[in-house]
This record gives sequence, C-alpha cells and structure tokens, in this order.
Amino acid sequence: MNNITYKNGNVYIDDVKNFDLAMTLDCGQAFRWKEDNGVWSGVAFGKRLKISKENESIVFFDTSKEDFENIWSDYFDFSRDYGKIIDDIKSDEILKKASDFGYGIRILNQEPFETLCSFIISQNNNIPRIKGIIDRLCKKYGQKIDDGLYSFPDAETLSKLTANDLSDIRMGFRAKYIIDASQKVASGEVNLSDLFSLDTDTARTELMKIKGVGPKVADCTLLFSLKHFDAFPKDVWIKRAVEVLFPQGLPECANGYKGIVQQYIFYYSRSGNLNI
DNA sequence: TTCCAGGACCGGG
DNA sequence: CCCGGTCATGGA
Repeated sequence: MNNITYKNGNVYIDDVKNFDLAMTLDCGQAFRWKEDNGVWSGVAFGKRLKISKENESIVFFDTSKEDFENIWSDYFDFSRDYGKIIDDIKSDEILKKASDFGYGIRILNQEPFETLCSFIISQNNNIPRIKGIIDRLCKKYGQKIDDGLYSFPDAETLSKLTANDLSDIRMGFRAKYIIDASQKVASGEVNLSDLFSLDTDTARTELMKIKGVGPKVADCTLLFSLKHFDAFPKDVWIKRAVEVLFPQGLPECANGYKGIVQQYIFYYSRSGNLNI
C-alpha cells in the first residue's frame, strides 16, 4: 500500500488497486455494511468506520493512524497483492472472466466470533433476513458505539441466554446453534484464536464441534475471519457453478488461491452472467 | 397458497 | 455413505 496520508483526522490512500467498496462489502462475506451516497458505514472490532472512494482514492473518515494500522489495514487485507493473484489465475479462461468481473473483491479479515455466528445464521436463509437478524442481535446485546451503531455481542454475553431470550430476534431454529457456539467459545472448548495457526482441515474439525456448524459454515468462518485462504465454501451457488464450469475440478492455477477464486465464482454466478 | 433462501441435523435404508 | 424430511421466518 503506497501513498497513505493522514490529514484532518482522515486517512487517504491514493491509487488503490483491486479494491471496490461495493464488491467487497456487499458480496455476501459481511452483513453489517451500509451504503449512503457513496459512503459505506459499518462496525468491526468494536470500531465504527465510514469509508468512501473518490477518484481512485480511498478515504477513511475520522480514522486515526493507529486504528488504520492496527485494525483496518488487516481488515481489508491490504498486505495481499490481488493483482498478482488475478495474474496467476488468468491462464484459465473461465477464471480470467470471473476475476475480471470481480476484480475489486477483497477477502475481509473479520472478527472470528462474529463471522462464525453470522454464517450460522445464514444457513437456509436469505441475505436481507440475515442482515436483519444480525442487526437486531447487535442492537439488543452489543455495546453502543454511536447513535444507532452497536458492536457485535461477545460470546460471554450470548452464552448466558436461552433460546427463549432470543425469540424476539427471530432467528428461528438457529437460536440454539448460536447459544451452543457462544457457550463453547466462552468456555474455551473451542478456542477461535488457536485456529489461525492450525492447518485448515484440523481447524474445520474444531469448528464443526459446534451444533449447527457444518462444512460450509466452517469454511466461511475459516476464509472470512481465520485467514485460511485455501478454504473453499461450497454453497448452492458454488456447487451449481462448479458443476457446469469445472466438471473435472478446479484448474491447477487455482491452488493456493481457492478462497478468492471461490469469491470470484460466487460473485460471477450470482450476477446472472452464467445463466445457471 | 406455495416456494425458496450463502445448510445442518436426523432418521432410515 | 447417501437419501429425504425437517427446521423458523418472511418476502416473492
């Protein structure tokens, strides 16, 4: 990341490559970002952020150098060269098309517990309703950060609840799963921070100790928060797309990049470009 | 009214 | 191992 300026309480990055706010924040990996007149607002790691892009320059409004370096730089995965990834996978014709289309997607490094809960809630659900459930959960059990903005609740808080307590959140059959996840995380039975350094298969097995966490929810947690860039979440869209596009499996050039390749295929197929 | 949504669990074969 | 039914909720 070159050309970072700290001025008037804002952080500016000039000439940003492979970073589109809408593609990254609204592609289904995160559920708490909202756009208003080109400005995206959200909360992560207990901090609020307003961010926009003007003339190839990204502005982080009201953000200290400390928060940028400690939180946002890693959150937006700025240390990874997505241009090189796209370059490496373009030898496959289909991956070239998909990555050209989703060129601005970056993998977010989100809070593990929030990501785990979000994708538990996502099962057999649609995105608008997922967002609504998470919003109500944060408003009721998170900490107030600013007017109308709340942090994602921590595991200790949620571990003390019953399914009945969560009835007004209207998450349905997933409530018991959220409580089980919270209890296992709060007690240390599942130690999320340990999972960064474990190999992907072992980390997935650990996550699947939680009720309501199968391979897909586990892989989303691994990819979108635990830095397992090789995780490849298989939802209904990906299954359909891979069946049609890669009946004999992913091409070799995808090795090492399966996580972002999954996002390119997901974004591409959901855009309607595949006709499947 | 019925169907479906970034799935997982459960039972039975 | 694989299959179908089931699980809450709400918008289309």
